[in-house]
Amino acid sequence: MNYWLVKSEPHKYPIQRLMEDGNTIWDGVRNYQARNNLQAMKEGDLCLYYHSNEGREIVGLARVLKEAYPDPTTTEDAWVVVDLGFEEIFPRAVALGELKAHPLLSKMELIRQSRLSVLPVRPEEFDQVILLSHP
DNA sequence: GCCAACGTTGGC
DNA sequence: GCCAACGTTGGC
Repeated sequence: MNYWLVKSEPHKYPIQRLMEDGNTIWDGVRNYQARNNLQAMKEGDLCLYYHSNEGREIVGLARVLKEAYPDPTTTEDAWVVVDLGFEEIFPRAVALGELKAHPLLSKMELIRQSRLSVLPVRPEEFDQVILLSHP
């Protein structure tokens, strides 16, 4: 099992919408590194769901339903999408500032590579975020 | 709204 | 292949 973090701007596609929809196609990724991360996702992998810009916090969890396939929103064959399913909205969101202040979580790729929209998460980081989000 | 970080583009 | 110019992302 691998762990990931996906970013979305809440005004564009908040986790509340994913909950309503049940699942969604994760399209629009136009960065090669993020694309490579999408391609490495396996069915069943878990994705922390981060609200960027407004919010700046990890708000919940999604699961990979379908592994990478060509992005139907473009004719360029470089880009792929995955399908994500809703898992949960955390009882307590974990703020970016909290991650930065945490000895373990301050090393997360989210902080090291702040501009990437699809990022790997280490198992121990994932476990710690789950702990913090379920007081 | 500003700016740092970083990716992309195109001239040479 | 180098690098300046420019665009985008996202934190603050």
